[in-house]
Amino acid sequence: MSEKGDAAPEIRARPFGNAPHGAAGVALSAEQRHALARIARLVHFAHGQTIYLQGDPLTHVYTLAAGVVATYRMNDEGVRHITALLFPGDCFGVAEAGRYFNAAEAVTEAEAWQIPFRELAALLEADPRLEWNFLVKALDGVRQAQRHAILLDRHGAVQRIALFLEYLRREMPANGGRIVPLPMSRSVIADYTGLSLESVSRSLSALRDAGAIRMEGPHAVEVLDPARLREAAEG
Amino acid sequence: MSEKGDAAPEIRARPFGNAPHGAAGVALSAEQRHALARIARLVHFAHGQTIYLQGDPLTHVYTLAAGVVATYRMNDEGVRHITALLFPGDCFGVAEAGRYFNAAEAVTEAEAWQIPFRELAALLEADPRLEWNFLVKALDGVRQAQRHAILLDRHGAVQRIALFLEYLRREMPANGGRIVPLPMSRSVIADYTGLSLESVSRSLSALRDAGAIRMEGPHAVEVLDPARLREAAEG
DNA sequence: CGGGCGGTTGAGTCTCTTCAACAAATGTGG
DNA sequence: CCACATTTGTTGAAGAGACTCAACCGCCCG
Repeated sequence: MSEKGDAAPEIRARPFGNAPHGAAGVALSAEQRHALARIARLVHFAHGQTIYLQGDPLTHVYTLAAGVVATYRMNDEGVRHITALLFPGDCFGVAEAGRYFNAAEAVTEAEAWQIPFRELAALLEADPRLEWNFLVKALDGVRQAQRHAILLDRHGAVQRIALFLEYLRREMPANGGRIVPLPMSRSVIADYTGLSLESVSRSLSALRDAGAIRMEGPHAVEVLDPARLREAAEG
Repeated sequence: MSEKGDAAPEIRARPFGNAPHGAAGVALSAEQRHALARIARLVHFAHGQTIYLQGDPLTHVYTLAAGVVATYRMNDEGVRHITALLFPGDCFGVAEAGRYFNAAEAVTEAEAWQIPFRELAALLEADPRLEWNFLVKALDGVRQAQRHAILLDRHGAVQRIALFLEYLRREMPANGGRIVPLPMSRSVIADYTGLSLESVSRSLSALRDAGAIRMEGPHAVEVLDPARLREAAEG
């Protein structure tokens, strides 16, 4: 915890266009971060803590500073579907008609900038450049959700898990990408990949037995053979 | 074809907040539509025509005026995954780093407003209210993609198809919602729901045999028993 | 030290996919 | 206007894979 993101909110997103305003495209300027910091409050969440529930009235939008957060929806019969996993620099708090569209929960201990929605809307109306950055981030969320849907479309369990590991490797680079941390339970992986938690376990074992990865305890894997992992992800 | 959307582009989206600027939240103002019309061009696409391919350089963004468009990505081994079905009032042309993230294809004969991206970006920078509307629409796309992921998470084939029908009923209201048009081939439904096209056909037959729907030819269904359909969608 | 939680592994059932044949609809050329 | 070819949609039978139920193991915490 307590990384450099403490000073002011930061947003991280792949650019949409090549060089939209001639700017770098993604990160906020110092002034923008300062403007956000004036209306935002840094909030701490414990492991497993619920941040808001689906259907709650929209009050704040969040940008994650540290830790991992999951947003989820309940599958009319109590089955939890995780719609997104969020990492530092990501935003959450998507709403529809003034109510949160998902529930949000801290997967690990986490810190997030809590931004009052009304004040944010006013700020965006006054600063089109800042608003552009949020638009780019929203479109980043579209791509992310579509990638997730593609993962769910994979029929093989091993393919989904392999793809999930590659996804995590992009999002959480550690040790030059060889070590992939799994800072969540098997149940969370299951609810994100649409598999039963037994299938998650079996698929990880299968990738281990195939020599693609090595388990570094239950919450980290070392990628031994990236080519084989990619091959397993394709099918 | 040739509906009222001809005069100028229109955008349709559920609002994000309750009443963001005190405005209606979603539709464009007459001035905004006019401003867009000045830089946009209304383009016609034939049934099945490719609009752009995944990876093509980003040149235009589109808002659909009439017809149905699908965006899709190829599943490294030639398997097509449809990421979204688009209806009049929807936008497409999502890009990453200056290249289209999906391919786009006209599912039916279609008309779309073709907006040069650079000019749109300039316009948005000058008009924060318009930019807000695009932000709201982008967040609408996030929700839509998440709903799609939830559909793919349903394990039963019948559940997915029932949910797909309810989805179409919301998007394409016809005859007061009793008749649901299916203006696409079984193959498109299969690629959107992640099923084989045989399973699509079987699931529709199962819903028919269960008395939930009645087939009105291959490209329309009448919902006989909405409660039973919803029940089938849940499981 | 004991209990509970999270994770792994095993056996049987169910269902979706695949392969295949068939029927219906569409469109073309004579 | 009809015959035919091609595409699109439906239905059937067999196989593969994930889910469920269940037992077992390791670990953390009380």
